[in-house]
Amino acid sequence: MPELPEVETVRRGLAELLPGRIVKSAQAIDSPKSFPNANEDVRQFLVGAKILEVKRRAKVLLIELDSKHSLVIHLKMTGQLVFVKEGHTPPLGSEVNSEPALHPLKLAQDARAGAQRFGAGHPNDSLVGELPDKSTRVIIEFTDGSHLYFNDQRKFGWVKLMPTLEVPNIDFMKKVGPEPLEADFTAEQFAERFRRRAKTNIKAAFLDQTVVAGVGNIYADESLWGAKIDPRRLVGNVTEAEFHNLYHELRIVMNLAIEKGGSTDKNYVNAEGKKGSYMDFARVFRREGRPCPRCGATILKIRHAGRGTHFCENCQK
DNA sequence: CACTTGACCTGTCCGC
DNA sequence: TGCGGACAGGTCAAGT
Repeated sequence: MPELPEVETVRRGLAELLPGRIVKSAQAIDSPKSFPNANEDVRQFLVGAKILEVKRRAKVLLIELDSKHSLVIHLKMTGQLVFVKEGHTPPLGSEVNSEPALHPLKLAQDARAGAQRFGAGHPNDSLVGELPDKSTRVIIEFTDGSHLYFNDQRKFGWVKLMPTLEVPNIDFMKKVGPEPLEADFTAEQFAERFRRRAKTNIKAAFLDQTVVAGVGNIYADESLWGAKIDPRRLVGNVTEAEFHNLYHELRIVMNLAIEKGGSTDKNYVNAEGKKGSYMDFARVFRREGRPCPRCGATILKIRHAGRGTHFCENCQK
């Protein structure tokens, strides 16, 4: 998925676009798993509710509503949240406006009739065509005619509506580790949290969300390269000084990625449907066969901890 | 409890 | 050009 920097990029985009908008309708398309409680709760607590705030915890997005409920969203591997602002607002009370206007085909017609993607830039910046498309799982329509689309090719991601007060009680929220970019999160705490995973390798522990929140395959490989640590090392053999290096590299890499709008391989886009550019700056991820930018040795890709793992065997010890 | 593996899905790419 | 298998940025539920 989108890892922490990608989810944070989406959050920042949505935080500029959503607060104050009022939900007119919400629809799950052909995939109950993507929006499991799209039922009575939606009519009661989503339709008519105003968006207050867009937050993030780990890789989870939280859209708070004034109905004491929140939309909790996980993009997993291929999820996208794309906001589309209509080019026009239909007159209130008109026959067209009183239609449910929920059918995907109807929305596609509306789009062709004059809707305009908000903030669309150069065509190459966009991975998303006209919406909805075949990967669209949820459509939220606002009273001003704008739409929020949840697209997810692989259907691993989800949107859940729940009382805001219950969000911290989700199992994931109770178990997930600290935010690595928080100012009060120290290198000492970072090292300490790894210690209980002493018998596994550092890459697997790094990907464990209960150790530190938000690290995924890209930024694990990138920061292990930065800290010159071989991803196959056992946690128990990693020194305190090496953990401190890894802590700093993780924060540098994630801050750079946020600045660049995240990494786009195939599916990830920001709230306006545009790609991120961190992959242009990647040192090892998806760069197997090319020279290590530090020592010139060939970057390897192996299967490790169940994931594709990229590293330089020469300078990561 | 700590650790590993497979499952969840669809799409794409690569070798035969 | 077709077909099978591996693989894709993330988590869970099982298994040992």
